[in-house]
Amino acid sequence: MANFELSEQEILRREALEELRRMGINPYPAERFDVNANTAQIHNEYSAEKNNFQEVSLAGRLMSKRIMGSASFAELQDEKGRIQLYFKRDDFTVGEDTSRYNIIFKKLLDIGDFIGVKGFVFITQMGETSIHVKDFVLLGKSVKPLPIVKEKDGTVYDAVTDAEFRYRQRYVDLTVNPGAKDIFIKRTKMINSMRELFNSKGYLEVETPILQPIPGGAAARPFITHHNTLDINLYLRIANELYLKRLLVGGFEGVYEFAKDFRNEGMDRTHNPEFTVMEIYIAYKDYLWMMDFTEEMIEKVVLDLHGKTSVQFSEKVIDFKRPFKRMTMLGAIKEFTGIDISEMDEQQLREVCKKLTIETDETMGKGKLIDAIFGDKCEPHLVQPTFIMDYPVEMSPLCKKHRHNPLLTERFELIVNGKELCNAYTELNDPIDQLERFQEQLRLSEKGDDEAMFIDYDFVRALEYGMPPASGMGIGIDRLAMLMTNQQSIQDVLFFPQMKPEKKETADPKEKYTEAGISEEWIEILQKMGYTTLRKIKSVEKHGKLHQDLCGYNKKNKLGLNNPSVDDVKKWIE
RNA sequence: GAUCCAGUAGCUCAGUAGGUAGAGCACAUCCCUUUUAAGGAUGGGGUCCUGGGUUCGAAUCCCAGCUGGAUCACCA
Repeated sequence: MANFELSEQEILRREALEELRRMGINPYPAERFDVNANTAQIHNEYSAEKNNFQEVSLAGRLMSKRIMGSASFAELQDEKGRIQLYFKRDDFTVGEDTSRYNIIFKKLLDIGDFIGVKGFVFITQMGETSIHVKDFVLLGKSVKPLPIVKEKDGTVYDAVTDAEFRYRQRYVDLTVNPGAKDIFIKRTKMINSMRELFNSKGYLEVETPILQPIPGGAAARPFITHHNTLDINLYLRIANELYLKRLLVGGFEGVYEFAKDFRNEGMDRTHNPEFTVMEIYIAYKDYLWMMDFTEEMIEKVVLDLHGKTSVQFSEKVIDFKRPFKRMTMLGAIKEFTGIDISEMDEQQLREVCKKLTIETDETMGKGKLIDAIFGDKCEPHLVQPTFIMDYPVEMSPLCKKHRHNPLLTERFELIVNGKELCNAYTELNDPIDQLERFQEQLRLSEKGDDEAMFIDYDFVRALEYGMPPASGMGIGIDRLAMLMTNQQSIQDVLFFPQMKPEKKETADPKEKYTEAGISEEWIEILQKMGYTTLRKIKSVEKHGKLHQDLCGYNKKNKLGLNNPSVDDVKKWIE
């Protein structure tokens, strides 16, 4: 047993586990446990007059235990909440045998254990709706103590606040922190709300490849993986746009997908390497129609979640009431910088950037320069939902040229709180134009732009067969979830955000120590001193110091062992 | 990638011009017939993130590193 690395409480729980087994109780039974109520139902629907819930059966985690002699109170937590349990010794006494209460309940059940209880609902003298437990069964033993978080009148005490703890061990966060589940429940409601709208219009939810031979549909660095049988590299998708448009070619007139995308880029408060995007493509529509539809969708989501159009985000209130403000990109730049860039070439744009102290580099083409100006000088000011329309053609290789101005595209983004939330086009369906745009991307790529798009010849071939005119829109689900749940960090709306791997050092088994000539009695001591692996011992530079430390430990803890000789210790290290 | 902040008991956190490491909850033992973030008493529990350095002495000061957070940069 590697007990030296377990805490006292963990050891005690393992002992309780063994004791239960000795008493013939399986701490991990296989049989189902039927439930006929949950905590929320009881709190909402029980009344003493009705005398309902007199034969309830429910299950959950034991979250507190207060023992008062022959009676005890405890709390049971299920998915919906918590309820107080009342246990009385006499209810569990058979003849003279009080062990069910005194041993099993009082000593061997711990906070965190899953139990099932049967009994009747009543209200205590203190006015607390409770279950008088007549029967209980252990459903799953917990051998690792949960942090104790308490709550009184909405004030939470000792919540687990350490971000690393919460993200790495989300299961603990969800278990102990009140309200931790709410964010994720809202996230799912939000997705359901969107899905409802799309389905009500007859659009088809589809699935397209995540492993793609050519990562298309966006400008981003992909993750690369390898398929052994085909012996080719594949990319994790950065977008699903090109596949959904292929489906329009194939005759579907409205398709959408909630898609996990992957981008091999930096991580911060608003970026996780994998994230969720909803993309939708509707035939015979244009971006003006899509703007209205986007408004409808977002307003519906906000209403479904909050019952009103405005939401609190940090210290701001954001109102999603239709219609949203609309500006063209060049108009926005003119408004926020006073500069009209509509007629400018690359060189002039570079000078504007210089004047506005915006960093540029040689690889940036016209599109990226304009985007830099917009991102730096306009985006941060756009807190309330604002559509930015008509992007320069250079930065939108999959988007149809503007019906009145060939230098622009029929594209809009929805900016909320200074961040892009949606991106939509009147889709480019001219195969000749599309190929030229891809070739322009190739030139950018050769110039050093590592995010320029690859040429997808199959996609061009699909367009050659003919694609109906269409409009498409993508929306960042994580960012929308952040807005809808008032979270400042993407990690708080993802169950399991990406983290650096946890370094887990496992101790070497005793045999490895004995093989190195270390005598039994010193192994545990070495491990307690932190030398949990042989490699650590071998890496000691001064064997004399280790020898002294060992002797010191022996003396300090009054172990009375015969100290090893300096030479012995030297041999361990060699 | 840069800068700043943090890392002390299972959890939340104190702490000291460098001199034996603290509280609450949790845990253990005992007492207690219904308590309400918690009934009472007693007690156990710590490589003070890691490794170096300064020092008679480092959890505390210095340097380096690890992990996390924040800000910025990068980023449709």
